[in-house]
Amino acid sequence: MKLIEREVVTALRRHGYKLTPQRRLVIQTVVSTQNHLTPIALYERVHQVYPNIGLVTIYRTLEILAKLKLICEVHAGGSCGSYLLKRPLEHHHHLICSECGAVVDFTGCDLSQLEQRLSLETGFEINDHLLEFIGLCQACQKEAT
Amino acid sequence: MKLIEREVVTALRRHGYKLTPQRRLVIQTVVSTQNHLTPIALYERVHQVYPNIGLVTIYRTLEILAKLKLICEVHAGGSCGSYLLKRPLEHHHHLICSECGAVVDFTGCDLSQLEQRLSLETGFEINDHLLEFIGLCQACQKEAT
DNA sequence: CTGACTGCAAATAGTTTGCATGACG
DNA sequence: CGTCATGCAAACTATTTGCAGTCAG
Repeated sequence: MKLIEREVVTALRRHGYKLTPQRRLVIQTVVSTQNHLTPIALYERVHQVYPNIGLVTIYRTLEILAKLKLICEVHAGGSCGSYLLKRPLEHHHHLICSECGAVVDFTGCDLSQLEQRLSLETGFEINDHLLEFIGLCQACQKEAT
Repeated sequence: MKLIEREVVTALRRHGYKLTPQRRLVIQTVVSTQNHLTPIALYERVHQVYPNIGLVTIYRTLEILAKLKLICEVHAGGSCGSYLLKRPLEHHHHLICSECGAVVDFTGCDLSQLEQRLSLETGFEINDHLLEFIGLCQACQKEAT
């Protein structure tokens, strides 16, 4: 079992959620996927391994994982809606390939200066932000030629 | 008629779209609203003035305005989906109040350095980005006390 | 054992499409 | 006047809810 998978499982247990085969499978799939998934896409994948699973269970599992901040949403590049993604547990942002949907996480952006300027200018008390870059990954650049 | 409204109307005509009373009303409403609106919320407002209008017309008008880049989407703070907003025509970003939905546009963020770093590190060809801040506006801060 | 979880079915919400009528330019 | 736009109804898609049976702890 991957390290991240174990972390997720532990977090679930710690919060008193039961670890069912269905949840285990959803977690495995999310953890082992590089790009973001819609609930439906996730359902289709899991369904191949465990045909009995209901789409509802996917939604409910995602809801829990989101509440525990173990996954996060993707918005940019038209992929809005409820696309989801595993997460390296610190605060981070996404770089998304508009062609294949691959997602690269990055940290180390420093928005605090901008945040402070905006705060001063507008009087807002800023709590959070959303930053995503959209482009073409190396593989898709090559294919485009 | 507001300056922005005139600009929008002109852009519509320039692209060969007809200016119907319904479209005029949608535009007026979008232009005169400070915060972002769902298609449904927009429908309800317009409907009060012009009860005959169909929700479909709202969707189709928004589609056109979006294609002409006269409006843009809001994502952050759970307001995702298709919330929309008038736009000061240059490239800009949003600062959104999570309480009342007010939106402040800002420009002058410089992400090019970060963009370049990411480009080098990942090999991505970066085309666009999405940046939004979420917080409390001054009015809502006072109310919270 | 027992409360939480699942899966089905049905309800709800949001958005899109087809088509006859009507109106802008 | 012709063509594009409107509005209704219906089709679709995405998501949520209610409920009885089942299972992890």
